Amino acid sequence: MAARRIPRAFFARPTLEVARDLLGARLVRVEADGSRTAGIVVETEAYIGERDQGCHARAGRTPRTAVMYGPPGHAYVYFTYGMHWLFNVVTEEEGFPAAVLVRALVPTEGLPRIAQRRRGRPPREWANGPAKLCQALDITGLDHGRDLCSADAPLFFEFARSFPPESVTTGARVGLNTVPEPWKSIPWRFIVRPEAQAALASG
DNA sequence: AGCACGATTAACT
DNA sequence: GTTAATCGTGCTC
Repeated sequence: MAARRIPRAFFARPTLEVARDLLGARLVRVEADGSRTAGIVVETEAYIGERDQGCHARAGRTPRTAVMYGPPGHAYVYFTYGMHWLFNVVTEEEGFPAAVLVRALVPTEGLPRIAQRRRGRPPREWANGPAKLCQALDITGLDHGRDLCSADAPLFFEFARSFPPESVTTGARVGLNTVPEPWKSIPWRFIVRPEAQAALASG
C-alpha cells in the first residue's frame, strides 16, 4: 500500500510546527526511469519572515526569494558557496515569506543510486548535511519553485513516521555566523536524536 | 562595475 | 581545528 503524500495544508501552518512535524517524513525523488530515491527527514531548520535576520527574506522580495512569498508546498532551492544546492519547502500562507530547510536524511530507497552520486563516501555521509542530501537526491536549481504537492510531482514528501518529544532536540541554526541576536541563537533547529535515527535503518 | 560573503563540504594539519 | 574551493546575490560606489 502506497504511503500518503503530504498535502499543501500541512505546509500552510506556522513554520515551527512544520519544521518539527517534518521530522520522520519521507522525502522522495522519482527518477527519470520511474524508480525512487528517498530518505527519512531527521534534521530541519525554520526561517520565518522578513524580521528573521537569518532568513534570506530579510532583504525583502528579490528574484531569488520570490518563491518564499508564494504559496506553501513549493521548493525553495538556492545555490551557495559557489558549489552547493540547499533545499527548502515554503510554509505559511501565500504572501508571508517563510520556509523549512531540510538539513539531513537517513536514506531508505534507491541506495545504489545514492551511493553512485555520493561516490567514495561511507553510507553515514550520504545525506547527513543540507548540500549532501541534495546530491543524494539530485536536487538542483531545476527543482527551484517546483510544486511538491501536485499529483504528478517528481519530488514530494510522504507521511512515514513520527517521533515522540523525547526523540527530538532543538538548538541554534547552523552557519549564521554574522547574523545578529536573537536570531543567531534562537532554537529553530530540530534534530532527531542519534539513537532514534539508528532505529530507522532497521525499520 | 566592483566587492564581500554565504542556511557548506572535504581535505588538510 | 583550519582552510580552499567557487560563484550568485545584494549592497555600495
